Amino acid sequence: MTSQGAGRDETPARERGLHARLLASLGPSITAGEYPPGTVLRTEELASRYEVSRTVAREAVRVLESMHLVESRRRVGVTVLPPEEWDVYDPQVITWRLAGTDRGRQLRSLTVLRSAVEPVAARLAAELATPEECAGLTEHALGMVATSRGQQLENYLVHDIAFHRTVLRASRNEMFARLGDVVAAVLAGRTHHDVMFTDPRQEAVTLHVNVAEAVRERDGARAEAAMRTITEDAMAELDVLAP
Amino acid sequence: MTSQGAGRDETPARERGLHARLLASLGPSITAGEYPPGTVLRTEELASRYEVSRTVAREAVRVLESMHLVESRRRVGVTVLPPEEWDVYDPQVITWRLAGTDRGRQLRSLTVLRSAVEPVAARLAAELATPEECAGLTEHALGMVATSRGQQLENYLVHDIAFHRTVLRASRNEMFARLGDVVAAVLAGRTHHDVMFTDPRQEAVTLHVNVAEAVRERDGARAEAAMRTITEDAMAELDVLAP
DNA sequence: CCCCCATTAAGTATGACTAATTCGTGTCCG
DNA sequence: CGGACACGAATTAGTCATACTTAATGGGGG
Repeated sequence: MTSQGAGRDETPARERGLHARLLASLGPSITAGEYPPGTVLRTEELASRYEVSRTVAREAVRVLESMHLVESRRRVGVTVLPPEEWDVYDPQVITWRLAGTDRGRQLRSLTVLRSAVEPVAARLAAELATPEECAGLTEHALGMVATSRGQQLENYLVHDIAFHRTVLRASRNEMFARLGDVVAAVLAGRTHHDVMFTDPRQEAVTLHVNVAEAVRERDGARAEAAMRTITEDAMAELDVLAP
Repeated sequence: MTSQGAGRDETPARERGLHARLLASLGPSITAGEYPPGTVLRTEELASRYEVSRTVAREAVRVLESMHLVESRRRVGVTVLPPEEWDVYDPQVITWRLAGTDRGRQLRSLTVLRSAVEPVAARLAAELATPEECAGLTEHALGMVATSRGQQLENYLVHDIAFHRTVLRASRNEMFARLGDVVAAVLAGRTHHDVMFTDPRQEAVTLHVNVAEAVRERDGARAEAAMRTITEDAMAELDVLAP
């Protein structure tokens, strides 16, 4: 009795739920361009290929369709859509693209988005931040200072992420706040994936301190300017690493 | 007899596909706060209430779950999540919220987002726009001038939307480009829903012409400044209409 | 050249079964 | 006597197989 395949898993990440596993396999494949736009998949084929029921395959396709990664039409099948159609703000799609071959382009898009959003968020934060948020900002800025030397990149990253998240949340704009996860992913990617063996630049650290100060002093213009420099540095850094 | 129910209709839009109809009913209900966070739905109950099979109900729930509007857990049911969890960038969610009771807040969030993104997009467009896009920009700006007097609001709107869409596309940033639909929805909402019986302000029209000129002359700073004034005007207008 | 019909794949429905999680109950130990 | 832990029953989502319906598409016949 060779009960084969009972535990052989094709997909590296084992999400819970069969449909989630299928999604975690199909989504990255599509965003990576493994199935070029126009490629037609059939749910029945997917079901047999992944050894799941048609029900499960259909549910995964439904989710992909809601992300505009595919389009399902009768008598035709499930057609892969071109990247222009994709919901590029969907956190799931962003994650998939950051993990795949599209990583560079995705990182560039997100960094430009940051350069637009974060300065404005900083200005709003200066107007609207609660005392607790001001304190948090200062705390994390000082944390960045403390961990900016001596190869403490992981600890530095924690403060960096928390700092930007607090600014975005303090802007009191739900759409800005939602970008916290995205910024976290970008910052984490820079530390973990890209070349960043050296300590952070002291200028960057100082700028974060400046933002915290400006917010505390309700100086919107200064907070915006400092944050703008931070995001411009991030873009410049990206151009140096991958021109 | 135009018996137009203001909220009595269970399935306002006849989407094709049962699951789409269920989604079109559940989604707006949730985003409108009709089911407060923590409310527990059961797929079986949904199936019987909407007279569809569990298969259909499950697919709709899957999509809602992918938007983080609900969370599905065994032995518990389908729990409605708080607004902070929602994928507020999902075009579907945006549409639902703009159509429901959350309209004001949603419009405000989106206008702030515009004020961050569009100026930066205008600067990038000045650097990267193709000759065709420059021509399109000029054409639509002139179209706005031509339709800015004499109660031609609908025609004006068409040019306004096309103008902003072109700027966002010309920025060569996929995430900016994706906001074209959102901006279109905001502009259309301003014309159709809000009080806007009077002709557009001539200053606004001139500013659009300025942006087009600046982009054509590759003057990023001027394009950004003009667009920033446009979006600031939009925010001011919102404050006047709904303080 | 157009219309009709056969084909195909998605969409829907149903029933049976699995699995995970919660909650209540009962027992054992302190 | 009381609390903590463990076990089991109940509940609900998850999975599967199958049969049937619907709508496009493409080809064949008039």
